[in-house]
Amino acid sequence: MQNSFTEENYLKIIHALSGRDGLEVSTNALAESTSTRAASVTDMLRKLAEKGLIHYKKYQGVRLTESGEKVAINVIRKHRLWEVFLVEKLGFGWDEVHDIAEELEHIPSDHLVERLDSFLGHPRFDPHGDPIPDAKGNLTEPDYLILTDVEIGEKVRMMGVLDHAPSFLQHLDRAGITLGCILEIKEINEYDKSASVQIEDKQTLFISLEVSKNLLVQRR
Amino acid sequence: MQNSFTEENYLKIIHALSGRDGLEVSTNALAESTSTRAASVTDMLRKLAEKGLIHYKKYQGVRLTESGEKVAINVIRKHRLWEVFLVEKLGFGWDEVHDIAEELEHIPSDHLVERLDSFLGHPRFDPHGDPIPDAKGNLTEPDYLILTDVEIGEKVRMMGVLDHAPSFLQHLDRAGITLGCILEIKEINEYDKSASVQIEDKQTLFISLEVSKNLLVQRR
DNA sequence: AAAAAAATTTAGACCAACCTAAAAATTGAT
DNA sequence: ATCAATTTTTAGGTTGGTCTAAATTTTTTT
Ligand SMILES: [Mn+2]
Ligand SMILES: [Mn+2]
Ligand SMILES: [Mn+2]
Ligand SMILES: [Mn+2]
Repeated sequence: MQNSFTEENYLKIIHALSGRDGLEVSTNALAESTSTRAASVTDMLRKLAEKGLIHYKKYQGVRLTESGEKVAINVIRKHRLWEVFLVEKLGFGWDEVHDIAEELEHIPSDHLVERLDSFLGHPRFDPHGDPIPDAKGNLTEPDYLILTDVEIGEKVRMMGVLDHAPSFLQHLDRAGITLGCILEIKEINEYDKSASVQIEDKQTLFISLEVSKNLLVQRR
Repeated sequence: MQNSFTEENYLKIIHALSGRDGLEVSTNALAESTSTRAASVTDMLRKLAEKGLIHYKKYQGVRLTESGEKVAINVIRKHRLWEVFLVEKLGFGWDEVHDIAEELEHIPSDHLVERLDSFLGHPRFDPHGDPIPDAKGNLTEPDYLILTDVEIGEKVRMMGVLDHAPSFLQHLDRAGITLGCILEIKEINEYDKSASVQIEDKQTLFISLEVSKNLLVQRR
């Protein structure tokens, strides 16, 4: 029995919401993320439980089973590989690829995914810095810092984003903040908690707290 | 209002069945091609007519409108471009790509198609020799001959296939008949109407009538 | 021109994925 | 511990795309 487009999306979202410790996900949270109503989510949860893809007890929230986890991670693998393709091969900006990948991730051919992966040179990360699961379904989240946790004077490398919204990514483009670039925190401005950040040893600019909260970085 | 996956498939199939002169297509023919029942086809035709995509009068068969033709040709463009991608970039065989392209053809981004087209170098033909419509929707079917219409002694170039079934394409692979290769009809065998054909000035082999009927070629 | 055969449409139903409104269970506050 | 607020589920309905069976129209044969 094949999983539908919609089922795959639910599984992917349950995976995202349950975080790295596989916490229980609530019906309302799913309704929010899927842009549907709680009643519709309940219907779908019954079906996914029926198929053995989630652990579900009424009123108790939901977790992925082994097999649900496998499906979810495979969808994530496809999503991120296609994003790499769109950026690296077709020249899209990192702010343009999410919605297209949201469709491509449901194309159902293992053969296709493996060939795409090798065509792309087995990339480890997608254009937003998110790790790409391997063919066996291993997904290791690197533990990056959030820019707000970095001390004044430290130099860090920009490794990823928490917010994937086009408007956020475009804002980073305008600021010259790209994946891999070096950032140095010069000071934290008392007034609005913004950070003065020097980018690639060149210009220094104000980064709002809102932005800092969404930047993943690594000490070096 | 967007067209669904299913609607696009109907339009594409109506296009294919109505041929180059835009003949009327019957309900039963569509049921056959869509692997559904005539009753289901009738339902869908009412909907497509509602949306202005087809000309449909009860019991009278169906033709595409201008706007239906545009949609159909765009789906065909996407199908064939993705097939080129799968063969040229991912290394699939020409016998493996149809089903995957059948899914990819419904990914709805004009931006994506145009970038894919230029990534592929604006190919004119797909891996089966079928012409790829341009971005404006112009589709010109080259007028090839069928191998059965070629006289003994003539040399022709192999330009395409009528049957796209994997088993047929694999049979051609085993025979060494590839797109662009030169074929010379040595004789027609009385017994089974098979043709003795010399391939690329090398080995000569028997080509059954069944196969000959499905090979498109060009005089040279 | 009638009857028979074939093609097509209508009627009535099903399933997936959604909805609203109402009922039930859980959580949290006093 | 009770009551109120919140969350979740159930009940009943809609839409898209499909089905079977029956009715209707068209085509073919006699
Ligand atoms: Mn994405
Ligand atoms: Mn991404
Ligand atoms: Mn298709
Ligand atoms: Mn093709």
